[in-house]
Amino acid sequence: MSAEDTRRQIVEAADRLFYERGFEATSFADLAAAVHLSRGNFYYHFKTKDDVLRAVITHRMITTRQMLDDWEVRNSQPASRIIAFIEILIANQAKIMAHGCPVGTLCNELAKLQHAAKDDAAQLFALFRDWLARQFAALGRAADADQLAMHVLMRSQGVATLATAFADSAFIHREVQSMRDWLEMQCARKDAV
Amino acid sequence: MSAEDTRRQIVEAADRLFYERGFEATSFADLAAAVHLSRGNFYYHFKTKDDVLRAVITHRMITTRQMLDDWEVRNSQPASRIIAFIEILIANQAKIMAHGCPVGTLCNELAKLQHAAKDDAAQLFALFRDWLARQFAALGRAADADQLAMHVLMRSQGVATLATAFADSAFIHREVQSMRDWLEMQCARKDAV
DNA sequence: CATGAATTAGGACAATTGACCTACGAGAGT
DNA sequence: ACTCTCGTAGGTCAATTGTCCTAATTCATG
Repeated sequence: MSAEDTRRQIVEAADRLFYERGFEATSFADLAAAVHLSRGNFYYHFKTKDDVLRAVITHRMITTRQMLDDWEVRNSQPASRIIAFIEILIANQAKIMAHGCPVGTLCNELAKLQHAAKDDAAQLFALFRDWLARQFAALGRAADADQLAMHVLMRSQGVATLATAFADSAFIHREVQSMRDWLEMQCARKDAV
Repeated sequence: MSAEDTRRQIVEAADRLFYERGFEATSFADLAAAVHLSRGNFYYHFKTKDDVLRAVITHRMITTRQMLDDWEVRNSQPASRIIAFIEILIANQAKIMAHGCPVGTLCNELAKLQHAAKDDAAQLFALFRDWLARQFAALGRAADADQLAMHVLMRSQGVATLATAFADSAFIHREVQSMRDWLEMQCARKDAV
């Protein structure tokens, strides 16, 4: 197997483990075991744990961009695209109830650790923020597009956090419906602003 | 100094450190140093780190109850009480931007660690949830009081998470105002439901 | 087959972790 | 003055951490 393949496998395993257990709680040994490598061999591919973290964040940036592009291709209407974003709360509800939002929990952890990569992690949020803002602008709400984007992002984060604490599927569905209703109201106001 | 005083000092220091750095990232040595005790002496007061965590959660339950009681005494109107809750986002904005919500981030961390105390931490959320629900019931919304309470809790959590990621004070103020507007709308609907 | 670069394995390293033990000292009550 | 309890200090313990090194193995190419 090429070093590039191994490296990608490591990043994907680290991505999953950092999400499920957290960055700090995942050890070098955990990562090596997850891809069936000796610790020594692991070191050949990544010198430090922070290197792995940086690679994971970069990897998430790429896959997130792909996901956003995909939503844009699959939905011609901006409103439908925003709904696609909202509905990941339902599609990923099992994982969210177990481990929270991958982006939100990583940002929180790195903020507490005052880790150098915390701003890089926040860029993952910025990706969603800018994408959502573009959709709201396309809806004719260019003036407050960023504020609307932050509002949607805020609600999805709040739902994720409470879903983790209470493991309540009905709550998720209710709040997702509430976000759909809110979005419809914003669409109706598109010319009024 | 009595053992009880020392114990209380430990719990208060642990409360602060668990919030600022996270539970796992705070070591026995950190805790002992924070209250100027040797590690051996620290062991006299708390046998395990989990014991400290349980004491911190219990301590937070007590102080949270006191805070909620205080809001109830200081505000005769249920709506004013809910606003008092909402406005902790502004009062504590500096800490929230640095370390997030104390309850939300602790629940997230313990969920990832699959820690035995994760349900105890969620009880802190339940405290706010039930208190908010009582206020909404007093507003004449007994039928959906719990759902409204969860909605308010959800929004405050979302604001806290994004505030940590983006360190944006204007965003906090904007969303707090939006919550005040939402609350006023709910109050107007008190008889219509 | 031979060479050499790429990849792997298996440790070693100091530092830190949570946990535990024993000995010392201060001070109240007799 | 004596004891006895409470609180403290310092050190030990195995286990684990992130990091690093070196020797072996693979494998394509000459």
